[in-house]
Amino acid sequence: MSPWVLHVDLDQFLAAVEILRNPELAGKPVIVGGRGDPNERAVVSTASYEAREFGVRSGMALKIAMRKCPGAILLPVDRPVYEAASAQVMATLKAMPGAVVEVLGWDEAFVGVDTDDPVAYAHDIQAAVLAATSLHCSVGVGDTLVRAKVATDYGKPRGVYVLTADTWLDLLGDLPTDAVWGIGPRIRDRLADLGYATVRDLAAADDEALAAEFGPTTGPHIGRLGRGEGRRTVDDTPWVARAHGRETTYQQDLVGRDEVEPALRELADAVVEDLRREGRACMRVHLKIRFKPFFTVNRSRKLSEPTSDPAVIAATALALYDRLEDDRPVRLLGIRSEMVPPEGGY
DNA sequence: TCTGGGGTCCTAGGACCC
DNA sequence: TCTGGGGTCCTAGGACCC
Repeated sequence: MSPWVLHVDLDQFLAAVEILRNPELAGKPVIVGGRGDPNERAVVSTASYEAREFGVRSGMALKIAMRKCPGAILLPVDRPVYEAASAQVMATLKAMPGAVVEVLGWDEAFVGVDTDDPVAYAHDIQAAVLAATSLHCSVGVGDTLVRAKVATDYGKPRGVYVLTADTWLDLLGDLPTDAVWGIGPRIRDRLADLGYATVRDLAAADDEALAAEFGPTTGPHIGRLGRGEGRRTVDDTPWVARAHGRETTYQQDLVGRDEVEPALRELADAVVEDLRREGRACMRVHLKIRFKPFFTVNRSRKLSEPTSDPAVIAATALALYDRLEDDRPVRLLGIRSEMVPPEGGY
């Protein structure tokens, strides 16, 4: 028996759930995003495999997606339904013998297990999830969390893929560094400037050079990612949120303080709903603004004392806006409230 | 051409204190 | 007159993820 990490990822999750409640959608190009209005400022949350064949990807603007795939069926995001399906999937994983489950999002989780045959266990997971929910998933098997996570993509759809220290560089060595989970386009470009273009280059990089560029913690961390190293143990400690936020993209840009102020009040009210539900107070307010020429600003302020009063949160956000002294049209506003940590910390 | 909404974590640098 | 080194707290902002 040895310890393994499995990464379970539902296939085309939102689209699959929509197909379950409307079987006529099966085999058709389905796009889930926004409020289901193709003319709205919104993005694709999930596209079915049929829609992906037209080049539709999650994160893509709906307008562009519908242009690429004019015949697609566009559906609004229906959170409660996906949350319920997700809960069923996670409960199924937690019921697997010997499983330690770390939930990553609606549609994915790490499963830690001691076994001689992780591939058979992965197939057992797929069968159990299918039986309980009629949903298909892919499973990555690895000796670290990073390797399991990266493996899943190679198992999609409905497959199982094993990736360990022995096969890491064979599979990824020649790829650009952002093929690794945790390395995005910015880090990839900075690494390339340093002479580390591929995962193989990064795997051989020395910590000192990486620390000099990215800092003493992040530098060596990036090096470990390049080697597929890092955490090996799945942690099922229940999640405690650090913050809650609400943001809105306005279909028509807000112009001037007079339009910004009521919008901030609405966001503050919504944020406070989350605080009340958890019974925790806000200790720091973050304001996020996206201006019309596409760029984003974040500002934050610590409160003199914790509060759950929406008026205080709105006023703090407005003060942060005023301090910007920038009256360009606003297309997105967000307020995030950092909460007082629970007794004993996180 | 068009780019959501929900999060987490890390770092740089200034203010302030001893 | 010149001016150390360490520490903490705070804000701004970068980067990543689903």
